[in-house]
Amino acid sequence: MPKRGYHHGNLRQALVEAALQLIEAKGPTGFSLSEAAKTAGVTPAAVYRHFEGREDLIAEAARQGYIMFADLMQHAYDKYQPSALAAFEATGRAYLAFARKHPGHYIAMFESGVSVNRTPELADAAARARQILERAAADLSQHIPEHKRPPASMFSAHVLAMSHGVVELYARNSPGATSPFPPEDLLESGIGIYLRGLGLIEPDS
Amino acid sequence: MPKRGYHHGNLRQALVEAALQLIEAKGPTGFSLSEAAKTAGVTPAAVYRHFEGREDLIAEAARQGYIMFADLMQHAYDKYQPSALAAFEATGRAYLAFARKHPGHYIAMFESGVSVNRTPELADAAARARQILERAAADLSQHIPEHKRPPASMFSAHVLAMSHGVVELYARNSPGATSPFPPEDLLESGIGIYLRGLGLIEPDS
DNA sequence: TGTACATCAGTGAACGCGCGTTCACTGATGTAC
DNA sequence: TGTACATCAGTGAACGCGCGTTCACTGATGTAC
Repeated sequence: MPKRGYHHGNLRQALVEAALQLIEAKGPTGFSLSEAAKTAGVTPAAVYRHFEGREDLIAEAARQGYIMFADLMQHAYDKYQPSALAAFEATGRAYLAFARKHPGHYIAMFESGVSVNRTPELADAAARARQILERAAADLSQHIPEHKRPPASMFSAHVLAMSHGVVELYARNSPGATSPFPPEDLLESGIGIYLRGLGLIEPDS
Repeated sequence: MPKRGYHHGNLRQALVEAALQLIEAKGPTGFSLSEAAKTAGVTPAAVYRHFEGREDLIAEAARQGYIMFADLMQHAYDKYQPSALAAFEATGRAYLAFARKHPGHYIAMFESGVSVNRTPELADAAARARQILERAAADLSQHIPEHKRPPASMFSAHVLAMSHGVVELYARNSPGATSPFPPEDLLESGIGIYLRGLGLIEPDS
């Protein structure tokens, strides 16, 4: 497959990567279709051969992000089987790890303002990611003292919320808030305390 | 004080309110200085009599938001004294309540991309809000089984993170994620489980 | 009470800019014969 | 193997737009006398 010339060869993916790079460098607001085209070494008009427009390009970047994210969580989940607890904790940690490793994708997914329902492909990818976390939560649910266990989707949402909050407030410098603790420690301890509250960890100390 | 005429009378505040209204309606990206001026019934150039520019205007909106936010938390804190537990829970709930009641301010504060350190006044207002939550956490800290209590700033951060995460993922429709539960319930139960993990609530069931 | 004048909030025209998007085109690629 | 041709990815010029920002100005306000 030719790399360069009049025909680019793989422009679609090159545009996605240019977009990710720009989003990471300048925030979701700073990203423009024209600049992405320039970065990919191509005229702005060429973008329209591959995408419907600016939003569609961001949506594709987000979609690829969700796929990577889901893979990462799936991998973490598999790795720590058969311990439902360890697997659940690992999928939570994967959230922060993903935000750190792939900030461009993360921003496209969660901060760009593009709705997860913009395209069916994007919605599917996002749903798959969510399902993995929910499965881990369902596994764990079995181990909760029988009577009065909360629905699995509920504490999956709790952990997701805390993970997201830690990332937004302390791992990304967006609001300029100084982190009192390393985000990884903060999330680890927060989830630990939460799981203790569920009766899943012994009050060890 | 005259309301209308060649001289506006209270343009500065009118611009802040126009900005808030636009930010709420169109997102942080959709807001423009020119449109805020138009909304306030004034030429774009007039804005420069009162603000250094677009960012400065958003910063002032955010500052007013932090002041209201701090007042709201302070009020909640005072109301539930002397119960450290109730006061702490109330300040946490205040976060979600604020996001609901004042979405424009909330966006200016947390989603606009304006750094909290942009102006000293903004930094002060944000610091005051943070301190109130941290004081509530410190009060509560006294009640934690003596040996091995985590630092107060740590579980203040945990609660803040979960509150923020719930708001971002489930209370605002930004990512288009459908909420499995009413955000208020989700936050309430999440914080409840967390506090149980700290040994502050009896395993009642 | 009336007049002259300083202040300064808001005007309106103008600027250069990058944006997203369109269009008729061009020329590289790959296939049919 | 060589030639004709269809395909279609990318060009480049052009568009209208709203943006943030500047500038010399105008006219309402409020104060000094």
